[in-house]
Amino acid sequence: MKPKQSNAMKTGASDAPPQFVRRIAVDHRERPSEVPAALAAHPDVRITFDQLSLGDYRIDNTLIVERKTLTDFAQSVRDGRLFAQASRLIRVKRARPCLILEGTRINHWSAALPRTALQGALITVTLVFGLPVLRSASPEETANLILYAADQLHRRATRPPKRRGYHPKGLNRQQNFLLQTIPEIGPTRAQRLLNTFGTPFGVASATIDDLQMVDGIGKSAATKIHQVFHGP
Amino acid sequence: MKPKQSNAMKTGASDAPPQFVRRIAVDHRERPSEVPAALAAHPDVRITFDQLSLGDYRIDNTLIVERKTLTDFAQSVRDGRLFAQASRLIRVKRARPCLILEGTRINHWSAALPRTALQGALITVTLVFGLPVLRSASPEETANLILYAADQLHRRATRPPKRRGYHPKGLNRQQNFLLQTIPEIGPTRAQRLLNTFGTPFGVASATIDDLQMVDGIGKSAATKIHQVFHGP
DNA sequence: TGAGAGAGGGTGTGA
DNA sequence: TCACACCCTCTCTCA
Ligand SMILES: [Mg+2]
Ligand SMILES: [Mg+2]
Repeated sequence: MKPKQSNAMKTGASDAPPQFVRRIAVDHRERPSEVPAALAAHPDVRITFDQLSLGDYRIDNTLIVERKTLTDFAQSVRDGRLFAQASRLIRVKRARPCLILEGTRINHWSAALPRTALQGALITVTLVFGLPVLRSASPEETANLILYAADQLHRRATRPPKRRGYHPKGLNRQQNFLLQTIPEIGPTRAQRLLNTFGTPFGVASATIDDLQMVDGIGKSAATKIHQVFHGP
Repeated sequence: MKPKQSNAMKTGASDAPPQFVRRIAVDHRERPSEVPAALAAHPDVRITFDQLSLGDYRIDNTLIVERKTLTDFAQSVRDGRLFAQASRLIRVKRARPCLILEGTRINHWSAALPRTALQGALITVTLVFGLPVLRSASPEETANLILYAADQLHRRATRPPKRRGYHPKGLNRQQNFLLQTIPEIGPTRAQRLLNTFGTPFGVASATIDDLQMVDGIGKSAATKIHQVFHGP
């Protein structure tokens, strides 16, 4: 919209002055959108148009962004293109893929899916495919997101060595955690088991009947415990 | 609880009749929220309040949900709790972790961060930490998201892409995770231990010398293992 | 035969 | 999820 003062943009991307020029390859199909202009309005950003085989924006092998307006998104859900694309994106090595969903239901009302369909698709993409999804309200915000994300990821790569903390967890806590990996066993039941049988070995040695004598452990949990320790 | 909503059936979660009862463990700190009631309003859903060591909603080996209202989220960004929590969530092995951000700026105006700060935090959480984030407009929608997500994940044999190490399935997987809670034991050594001793009980019964015969297990690891199972 | 050093691998941490 | 520092383990060498 207003590609002038860089300082006017309040995004962290420009707040923290970028150390060096960020080169962004933009798919030529994105040319008609307002995002490239918004990107170029930032200082230290150089964009080049290119034909990208995957994604719409690429920043030096750290970030690949697929941008979709709500309308695009709805369309790609309907024709099933979305999931194919998502699965190609997550397969990319060496770079973090990411989907930016641009727009609100207000300005994309015509193409909007029912909200539940939208959410359903988002769940599949995010949770099942594991593809990170960000939402943006406008092309300008999309540009800011891209830059901020690129900076974050880049910072990770160029980071001074850091101190490693070590955490000597107490033994009891350790044992408690071990038992908690058993389904239906949380901190409370884990502790009760330890109180009753003394150690994880004690728990492991108990019979299903023994186990059921513990307060809060029923047949189901007792069976599970025994099964995890001894197999079916 | 107030299971009066019958109109709550608008989600895909209930559109496709669930195959079996979904048991959801809810952290007791979520009791005051409206989400549990919204969950319970669904057919075939049984919720139990429990103390969860991590996350707010847990559907057995499938999904762990951390729910945050916008207000919570803003707070946790400010005090830095967010990233610590995210990194704990991302390391959960038993199930797929996920953050649901509930609310809009409209009804959480008071606590809202500047939009850029919100986006910045979301970028870090999603892109850098790789934690899936979903957004919800209301407690009811949160409930729908949880159920739909659980169904999706359960349905898909497709496990989300590889984590480091071996990826066994079923019971063996649980046994593997159990052993991984021991210091110095990761996926690789856990699997070797299981291959050698058959079950966690077998491992627990082994002497320190027995343990050291496993490839990759030395004196230090053997001692730790024995100690966790038997105490000092 | 035992000690010690060095390499490689695995784990755990931070982001 | 990814990258990598650290430390355990194993092997090889030399006494
Ligand atoms: Mg596109
Ligand atoms: Mg919470």
